[in-house]
Amino acid sequence: MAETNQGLSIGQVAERTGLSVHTLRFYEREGILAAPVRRGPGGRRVYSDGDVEWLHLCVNLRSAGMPLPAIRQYAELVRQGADGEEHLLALLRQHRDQVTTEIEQLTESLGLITRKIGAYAERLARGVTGPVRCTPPPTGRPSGEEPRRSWRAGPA
Amino acid sequence: MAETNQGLSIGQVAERTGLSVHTLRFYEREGILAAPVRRGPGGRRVYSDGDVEWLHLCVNLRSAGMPLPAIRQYAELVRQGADGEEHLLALLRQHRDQVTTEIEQLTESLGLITRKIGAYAERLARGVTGPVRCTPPPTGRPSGEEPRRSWRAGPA
DNA sequence: CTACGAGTTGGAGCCGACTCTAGATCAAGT
DNA sequence: ACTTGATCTAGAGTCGGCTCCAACTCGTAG
Repeated sequence: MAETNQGLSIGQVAERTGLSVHTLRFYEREGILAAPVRRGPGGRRVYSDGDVEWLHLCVNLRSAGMPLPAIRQYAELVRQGADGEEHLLALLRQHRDQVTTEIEQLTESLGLITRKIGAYAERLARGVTGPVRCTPPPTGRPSGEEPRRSWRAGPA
Repeated sequence: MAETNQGLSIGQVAERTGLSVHTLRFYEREGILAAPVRRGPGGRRVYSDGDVEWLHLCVNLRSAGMPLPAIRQYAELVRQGADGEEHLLALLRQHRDQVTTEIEQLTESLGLITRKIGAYAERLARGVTGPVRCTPPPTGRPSGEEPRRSWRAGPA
């Protein structure tokens, strides 16, 4: 396990990050990587452990719904080193809040669907038929509410 | 409050669902609506309260990450009435599970990012500089883990 | 030397979910 | 009658995030 191998091929990295080789190249083109990937003889990408770690983080951020532009921004800040650290911290905090509200949203959704399941299951059990009155007590949002434009991160 | 108005225009529905008129027409074309929308003189759409309720549900499902094909399927089952109820219930349960694991995922992500924030904040506080060792104790996922292919619902 | 498999590049294509355009029609107000 | 503004239809365009292709280069094994 102490095998801190110095240099992985794109295929190997694909394996251990769960991303496809296509996606890895794509991310690189998109400036998602914190540092430019080293190239071995023949121009082949040689990924360091740091790269892989970074990619794991990216996968995490992605699966938390962070769009590529935001990740790129993050990467840029990391590249800048100390200069961007404040900003970087702010970005992370924003992301955290984003995820938090996302979780709240989903939890709410979960409640709704669970109620619906309950209603349907009961109806089925007693053989009743007809449409189910589904929405819970009116949430009191008459209008003027935006449909939740996820994220937002300045253009590259 | 007792104003159970019989028939809303597309614009009014857009207002109270948060969807754009474009999207409303789009959804209709896509077979997302449980019942065909009535048309008034001049061929204009006249939405019933039931339609609006249904749309609210759709908005909810969407924001919980359910893709349109799955919602269409749902709508089809509702159209079939009693015949599809078992299936419908199954679909809802699947969705619930989906959302549940999604929440788990996000919660995990949240933990990671929170740890990172802690690390960065501390470093900044004490003026240290340099890259942060970010991944938490190796999660023990050496490879062979799919990158989480969300949903899946049969083709239209 | 040759063949093969894994890499490389740039660019095209695809999918989901909207989003917008154009041109016609309609309903109401002045 | 005319204008304004909401709707209508059909279809094209956009955007994010991949996904795949063609054509070429390596390194190694036979």
